[in-house]
Parts: sequence; structure tokens; C-alpha cells
Amino acid sequence: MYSQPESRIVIIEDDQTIREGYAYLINHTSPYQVVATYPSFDAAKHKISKDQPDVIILDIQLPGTNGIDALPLLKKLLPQVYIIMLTVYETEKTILDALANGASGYFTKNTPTAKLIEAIKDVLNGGGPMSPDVAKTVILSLQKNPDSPLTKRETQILELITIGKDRGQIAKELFIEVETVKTHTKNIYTKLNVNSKAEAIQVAKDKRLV
Amino acid sequence: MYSQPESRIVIIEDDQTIREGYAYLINHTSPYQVVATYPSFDAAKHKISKDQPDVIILDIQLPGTNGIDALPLLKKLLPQVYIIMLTVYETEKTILDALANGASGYFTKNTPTAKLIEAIKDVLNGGGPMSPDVAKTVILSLQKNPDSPLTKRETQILELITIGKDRGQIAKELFIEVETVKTHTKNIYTKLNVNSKAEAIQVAKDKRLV
DNA sequence: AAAAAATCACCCTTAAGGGGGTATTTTTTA
DNA sequence: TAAAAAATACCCCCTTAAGGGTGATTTTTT
Repeated sequence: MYSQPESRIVIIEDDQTIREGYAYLINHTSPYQVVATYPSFDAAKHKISKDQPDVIILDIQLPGTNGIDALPLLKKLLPQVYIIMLTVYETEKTILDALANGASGYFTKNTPTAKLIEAIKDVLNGGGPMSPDVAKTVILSLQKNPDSPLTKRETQILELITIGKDRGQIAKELFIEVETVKTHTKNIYTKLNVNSKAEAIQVAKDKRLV
Repeated sequence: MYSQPESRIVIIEDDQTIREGYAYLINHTSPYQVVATYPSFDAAKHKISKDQPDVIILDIQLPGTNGIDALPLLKKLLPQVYIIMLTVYETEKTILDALANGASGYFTKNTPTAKLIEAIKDVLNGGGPMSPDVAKTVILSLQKNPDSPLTKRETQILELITIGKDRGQIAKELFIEVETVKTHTKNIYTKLNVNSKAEAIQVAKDKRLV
């Protein structure tokens, strides 16, 4: 058995105090080494490939290219890299956008260094670390409305409608007749107070019925 | 300042060893009390309201009504209760279904009791605890395809299409002409090799383009 | 036993969507 | 700074998948 090479960390964060603080603490209290720090993505983009980072700690509120937009660009430069977002924003949209664009973890800025170091370990082990409030937001975003006016079958059909299936496909998938699908659809429209597929999809998304 | 009343825990789990093991450990190593345990939802449904649990630890593979189906029913009986799923299944569908139906947290069965107790604390504090692998699965489910063939504008329009907006609404929302929306749509169809909105939505979902 | 949910059928009508072609302006990138 | 890519906008034509109305039987729940 031989010792693993240290994992390489890069920090992109515009606040110098936070940047250097985290860098110092990670270097001195963990088996990881901070190989570079940058105050912005634009400052990092031409050099970061040479740093060969395993993990990037990325702020969202950066001057120039913001963290969300930087995500896909970093992924393009370094397809294997894990990216942990660090931010003061914790709106649902920001969190979901970050995760949609390839972030591996998400923490708010008051996160103690110990937790962050644990998160680095987690992503390297294939996990997806998040602070509890972030996790809660993510879970809520997945939650369906428990007070749906629709029956089980109707919900099922609405679900298929929202993923773009037409009557024929739905009928085939559920082993029922097209006319039955039509009947259910009509009932769905009545209950949701709409009169088209498009509107139904909007209401479904809006009220989290599917 | 007076001390908080102990939080009340109920465990629903068919394996007697696991059920009693967790109950014992939670009772003896944490400030929480297990007020009842049941081997199934069906055994629990008529009594659990009287237990007044704050947190339910719920297994998925139960005899009779399974854990996923039990979720909305438990939520109906006890709207305020937090439910932590405990299971050997960790397929994406199972995890997402559980969270969609109102689970507050999700752990695999090999989770040490200490982590579970921490999870109880987390949900009571409004967090959304998950084991790292579960979190990873959730994050992956939110991830977009980084190699989309679509431009930014096209992705944006496809996104609006998938949430049921028609040409007119899209045009208004993006401050462009309906004809421009049509042009983009045509280009999207060409790139995705489809020739209808419905197909485009299916491909979009399938390839996680939105 | 009653109510709710799920199933199937027939008629009739149209708006929203889709195909083809062309062209200018703006932005990005090499 | 030249070339390429992306975004914008218009015109003509055409059809299908979707929606509305009405009625009825069977299965499942309560």
C-alpha cells in the first residue's frame, strides 16, 4: 500500500479575506492542497487547466462571468473536475441552476471550514454534499402537491402529457383506449379549469401536480 | 428558559431486529423518545395519530402498503410530521418518488444510528438530510446535459415549450416576434431530429436538455 | 347500497402547429 | 478585423392532433 497523492484544490472567490482564509485552513488542517486561488473566473480561465485541480470551490457572485455561467465553461475545460458552490444566495432558482449546470455540492458562505473539508472528501468519494438548508430547498423543489384534486389515473395521464406524449402514446402505455384517455383529459381540464394541453401543463408545473 | 419537551419518534419497519435496534439506540443515546414502533403501515394507520409523532422513520419495503404509498396517507393523517425514509433501495426513481411524495430525508439502511439521530435533529430544524449517495443521485437527476447541441436561445425556447407555453406566450416573454420563435423552433427540430413539439419535449426530457 | 373512479364510443369543428424559403442584424470567435 | 455563428424577422400554404358535447357500462372504494 502506498499513500494517495494529495488532491488538488482551486478556489475562485472575489473576497480576498475569504479566499485566503479558506486556502490557509484547507492547506493546514486537511490532506488537501490548494494549488491556486483566483478572484474571478475570467482571471482563472487561461491558467486553471494547468493547475489540474480535482476540486474547484466556486463563488457565485463573481465580477465578470458569474459562477453559474462559469460552471459549464469550467466543465468544458476540466470535464472530470468536481465543483463545490459557495455562496450567500440560497434562492431555489440559484441552487437549482447551479446543480443543473454541473455543480457537485452547494454550501452557504457561513459554512465552517471543517464542513467544507468534509465536503471535499465527499465529492471525491462520489457523494453530493449540501448544507442542510440547501438540501431542504432541493427536496422542496421535488415535492408534489399533496392536495391534488386529481385521481391517481388522472395524475398519471397528466404526467404523460407533460412529458410530451400524445393521446395515442398514452393509450398504448397504459393499455387503454384513446377514447378513455380523452375522457380523462376532459376531466382533468375541468378540474384544473383549463381547456388545452398547454394550459394544463402550465397549471401542473405551477401547482406541482406532477 | 425551560427545557423543550422531548421529540416523539415512531418507527415503521418490518424487520424486527432493525426496528428494535434503532428504537433502543435512539432511546438510549439521544434526547428523543421512540413512542411506538410498527411492523407495517397497515398496522400503524389506526393508532399512529394517537402517538402524536414529530418524526416518523419509515421503511420502503413494507408488507401490504409500501412506504412510498404510505407517505401521502401519513401526511394526510399527520400533516406536520417529518418523515425520514430508510431503505435498501437507492434507485433514482425510488428516491425521487419518495421525495416527491413528501419525505423529508432519505437514508440507506446501513446508515449508522448516530447519523440517523443527527438526521432527526436536522429535520426538526427544517433541514433535509440525506446520505451522500442519495444526495448524489438527487443532484444527478437535476443535472442538465453539458453537451447540448442547442444554443442558449434555443435552450431557452425549448424550456418554455416544455412548460406548455405556446408561440405567442414565448414571443411575449422573450420580447421577440412570433416568427422568430418559429424560426428558432424549426432550428431546434432540425438539431433534435424531430418534427413536432411533442417529440421535442420527449427528446428534451430524455436527453436532459432543459 | 351508494359513490367515485375508470373504462369506452361517436360526432363534429378548428386553432395552433409545422414545412419551405429568404434575408438582415448582432455577437462571438479565430 | 474578417469570418462564422447566433439571433432576429417575414411570407405563403396546409393539415392534424386536439378539444367540446353527450351518453353509457364496468370496476373499485367507502
